[in-house]
Amino acid sequence: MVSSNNTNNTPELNFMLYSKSAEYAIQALIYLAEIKPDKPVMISEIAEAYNIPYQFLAKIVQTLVKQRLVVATRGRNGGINLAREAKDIFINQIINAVDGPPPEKEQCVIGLDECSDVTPCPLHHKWAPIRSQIREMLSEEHLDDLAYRVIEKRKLMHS
Amino acid sequence: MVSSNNTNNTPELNFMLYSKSAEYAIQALIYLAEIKPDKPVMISEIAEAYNIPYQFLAKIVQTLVKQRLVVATRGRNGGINLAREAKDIFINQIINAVDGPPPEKEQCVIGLDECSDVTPCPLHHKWAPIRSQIREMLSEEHLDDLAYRVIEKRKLMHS
DNA sequence: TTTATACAGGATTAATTAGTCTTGTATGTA
DNA sequence: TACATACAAGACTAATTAATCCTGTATAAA
Repeated sequence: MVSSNNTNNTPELNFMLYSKSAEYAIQALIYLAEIKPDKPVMISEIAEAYNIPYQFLAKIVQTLVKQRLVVATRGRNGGINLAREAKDIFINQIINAVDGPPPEKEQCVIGLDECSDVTPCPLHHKWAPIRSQIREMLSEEHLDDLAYRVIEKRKLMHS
Repeated sequence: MVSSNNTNNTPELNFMLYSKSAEYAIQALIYLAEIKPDKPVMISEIAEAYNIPYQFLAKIVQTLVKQRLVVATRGRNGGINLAREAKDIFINQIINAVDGPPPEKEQCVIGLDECSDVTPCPLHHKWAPIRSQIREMLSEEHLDDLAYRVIEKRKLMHS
């Protein structure tokens, strides 16, 4: 999340590209891509590994199953797996699955109505290209890459 | 805000750089910069002009006064004015005033702990430069520029 | 076939953010 | 001085997002 009304104290601001739910979803799928399991992985294992509230993650996984990013196996020895190869799952697909698709018409940052290339909002010329970069980043990164880098990072941290 | 949990329906996702309160604050200050008033402008006038809930804006203005971006004049004929020249008020100052300052340590997009140039999160090399561009954009744009462009836009729309 | 296990899913609660209400206080003007 | 006006401020309500609870259903193994 970004922020808070903060009518006089001082929390913190950060840019938000997606919801907490989507963040958890991305983390969970990175975990799956990372360990390349040959059998289903329990949601509880993932939740523990990444410190995600178990029940909440279970809820999010239901969505991921419905959106066919994940397949679930029920019953004893059950768990979840990626529905397709890690290199074929991109971050924006995860985000869209959880948060819903991006808006039809791009929104103005300033919040003034009617913002387009023709009638731009006062920040349009600076914001539009940055927004494109973000969308590009999210649509180019796939789980295989991300998992690889997580593993690399671990090596760095433990050396 | 960005999104929603959306456990199966389909709202919309958008990148969030700051809270709704900060957005209203920016709009209100643009209004002041735009009309360059020689006397105080009533909060109700601004609220009406930009369709901001009056009471809510009044609350936000209190913060802006405390943070010395705005000076308020009470009583009859009262209202608010920019505390300094429009060219000396930058968007990030408004955002920081309302949402609080940015975090000491930049956060990882993915939400995995420990993210820096040395131990980067898997999206770090792509996200870090984009984030810099955003911070740069917000710290370079001042109210005078924005107000000018709003006026230009109006001309475009009514021609 | 019984049982333990693991996902499915609706209902509920908690936390945060957004917005409203009501009263107080300062101030210009009649 | 009286009064209307406009910001100040705290308490309260509403909406959204995050998280939890509890029961159901599928399934592998004893």
